[in-house]
Amino acid sequence: MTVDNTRQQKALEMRPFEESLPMALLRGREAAMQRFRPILAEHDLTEQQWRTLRALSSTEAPIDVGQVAEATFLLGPSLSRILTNLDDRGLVTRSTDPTDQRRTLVSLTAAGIELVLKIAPRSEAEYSEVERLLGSTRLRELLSLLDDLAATSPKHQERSESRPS
Amino acid sequence: MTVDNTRQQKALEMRPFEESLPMALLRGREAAMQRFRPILAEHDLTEQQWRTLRALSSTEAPIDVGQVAEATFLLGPSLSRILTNLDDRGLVTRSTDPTDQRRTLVSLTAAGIELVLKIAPRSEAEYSEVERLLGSTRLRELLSLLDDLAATSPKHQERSESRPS
DNA sequence: CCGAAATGTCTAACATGTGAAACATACTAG
DNA sequence: CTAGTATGTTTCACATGTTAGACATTTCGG
Repeated sequence: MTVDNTRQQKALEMRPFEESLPMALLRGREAAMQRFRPILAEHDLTEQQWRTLRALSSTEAPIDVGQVAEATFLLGPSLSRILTNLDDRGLVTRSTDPTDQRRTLVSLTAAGIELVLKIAPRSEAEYSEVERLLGSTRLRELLSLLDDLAATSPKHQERSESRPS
Repeated sequence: MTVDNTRQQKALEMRPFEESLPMALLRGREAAMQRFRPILAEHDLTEQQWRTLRALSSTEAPIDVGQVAEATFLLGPSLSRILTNLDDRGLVTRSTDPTDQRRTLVSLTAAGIELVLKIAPRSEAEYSEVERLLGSTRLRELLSLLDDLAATSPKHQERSESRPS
């Protein structure tokens, strides 16, 4: 055995768990979402279903599943199930793209549009409340820093690897 | 029909979907987690399983399931399954609290401690890389703003409602 | 003491997260 | 034109998120 009980203290020397960036992001998002979830629950919508409706409402023409996935940060399998669910509820419709039959085009139905229009104002009101509590300057700073953080992602750099040794 | 096609444009007047705070938080967290997930995957650990091990490594004495839930932001049912999984893999042990038999005490096994010690340095290295890319000042600002955001949570105010009118 | 209410944990059921693989359609080299 | 490869979506399998309810233990009121 290379591990004895005294070694456990070593783990304690890590960055304090509660203060780590991932946990802070989790706490922050939890605080924000607490405000929105009750509104969505009244309409039997999960957060992900709402993101999907919201993304579709931001576009005029139907968009394909891949574009929805990119906009909502949902993965294919999740999105596939969500769209089936929303389709069954009559909130979206799916059709094959005539110019590329691999693609499925998605758009809101009239009922879907109506639902978004009903929820949107209340969602905006909660957003304003966060802005009031945090201060609009600090909210802008936060959004800016989150963008900077997102830009540190390895994935974000796929456009600039032309510098070998 | 109270909804016609022109009404869809109304939805467009909402705060741009991609710039909303919840989406920004999601993007930021995604950027951070992309760095850590590969390390965990090498040891067949999910993010949540790692949070659990990490929380247990931060304490000397065994803690009960409720304390683990609070530290990791996991809900009871998820945590129950995660602990069963980690127990089966010999990374944690569970025992009934002798002073209150409703509680289950959890602690790392020697193998669990060893695993945390193996992963921790690489995790810290990724953390340092984020700090380097973002700048330590901006990282501190971000953590501070996230704390402020968490403090705007309705749940956070259960201690300060003594100021009527 | 004893039975009701509170507390801590787990199970059940359904939705989502995730990686791998199936499937269909489209593109491309020969 | 055809085989091979690339691309878009779905299905599969397993882990987690979430709400509701089951279950055991403890605490409290009488």
